[in-house]
Amino acid sequence: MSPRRQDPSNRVTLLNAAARLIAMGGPQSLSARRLAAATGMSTMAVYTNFGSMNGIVREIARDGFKRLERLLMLAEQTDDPVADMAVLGRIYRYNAMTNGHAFEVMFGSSNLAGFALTEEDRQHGRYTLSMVVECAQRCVAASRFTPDDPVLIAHHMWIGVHGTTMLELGRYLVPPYDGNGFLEQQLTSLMVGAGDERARAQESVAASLSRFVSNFGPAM
Amino acid sequence: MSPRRQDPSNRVTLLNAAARLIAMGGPQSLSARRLAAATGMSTMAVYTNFGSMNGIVREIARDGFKRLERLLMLAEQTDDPVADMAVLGRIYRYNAMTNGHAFEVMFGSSNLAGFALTEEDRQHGRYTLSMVVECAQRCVAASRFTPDDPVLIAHHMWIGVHGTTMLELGRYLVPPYDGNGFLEQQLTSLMVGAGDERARAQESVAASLSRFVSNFGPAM
DNA sequence: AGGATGGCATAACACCGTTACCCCACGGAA
DNA sequence: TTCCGTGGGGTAACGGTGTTATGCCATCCT
Repeated sequence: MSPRRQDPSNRVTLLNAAARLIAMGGPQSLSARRLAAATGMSTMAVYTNFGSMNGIVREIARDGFKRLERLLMLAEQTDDPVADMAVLGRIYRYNAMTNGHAFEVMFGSSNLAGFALTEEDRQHGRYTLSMVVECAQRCVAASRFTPDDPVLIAHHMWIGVHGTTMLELGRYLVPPYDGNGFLEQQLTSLMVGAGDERARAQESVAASLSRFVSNFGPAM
Repeated sequence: MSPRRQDPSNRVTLLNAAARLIAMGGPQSLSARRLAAATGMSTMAVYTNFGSMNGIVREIARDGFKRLERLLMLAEQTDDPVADMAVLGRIYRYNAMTNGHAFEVMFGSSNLAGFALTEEDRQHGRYTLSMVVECAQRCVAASRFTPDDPVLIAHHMWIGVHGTTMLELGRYLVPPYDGNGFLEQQLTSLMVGAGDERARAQESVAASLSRFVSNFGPAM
């Protein structure tokens, strides 16, 4: 069944096809012509719906941020804010692993070749961080973290977890190191670096693992 | 003066032109034809000298790693290994800022569009980390860091500094946050996260700043 | 029922990386 | 000194890319 002309669902069809192409062969394999071939439309459909190839890529990135936000919102707020923070970190990695194609577009592309994010996209990325900021605030309020700008703390948390994730995705972690074990160490280091006592940090990180597993299933 | 045929310096000429192109308009603007136009040669020169466009890009990445290694080796080993570690972090960022084009090629491209690093290149990146591993070892030996696998500690350090640098390079740090201030906080957090006492960490990080400035001039 | 709108197909343009082919500037042999 | 073989690099083409001017026609409104 060939797509009908002037069908508003063409937009969704293109987006799905783009996601599938990226998932199959990496961002490299996303092209206007392949998109056209996969959907039975012409390359023009991309331009009327998204303005440019960059446009459809940015749309995928936006969807990726939305999905991440939705997942982060599933984290409950308990009376152990440090464990809450650790859960946020685990969700971040979970999203990257199960949504790899969007993740590559969101962060693999910022500077380089072809796809460029606008300042607005970057703002959106920062906005997603607000949940982490709020959690950092609670960690400080509970006297677990050293009093400091919550935004700054959130950035440190994000860098640590994002870096770990990118290292794993980029296959820089070779045996005997693996993403799972590395994340545990990283989370503890981050909490201690932010001011938590090491023993309590380890306890909270461990608690966050069982909380995460019960909500998202066993780790990857 | 047009380049002579069969001149071994053509290789260097191409490398320089490539670096200039990337520095001017980003990795995006590096193309075989522009390279040919800039050097007065034809696109074939790229293929006889480097095999492919990927080849010349990997050469630039290799040079980048070499340069980083050379800079890291300038860091002295004192009886304050934590300060030594902080100096390594500062040098890492210094290299990224003053050698941006190579840095983008080294890390901005791993997954995406066009330029791909081989497993060998990644190994080279890991090798560069050996200096950090050695320093981590000394930090543990001096009882400043919690006893742990030095390679693991080094990865944590690298992630923290690299993440900070990428955040800055990607213009994710908007006022009132800036790369300079952020790095100070990050370095302290990293040392504390690795096991150092906060007061001593702050002292060492502060000491590392003056050491760095006296060797590399005032910060950027 | 007829006219205006605008989404999409067609086909072209300029660019990209890559390669088959060929020339000819060079180094070594006679 | 002359000749030859080698191979680096120029020419031009191939198949790909993003993008766009043009025009058709399905849809919606009057």
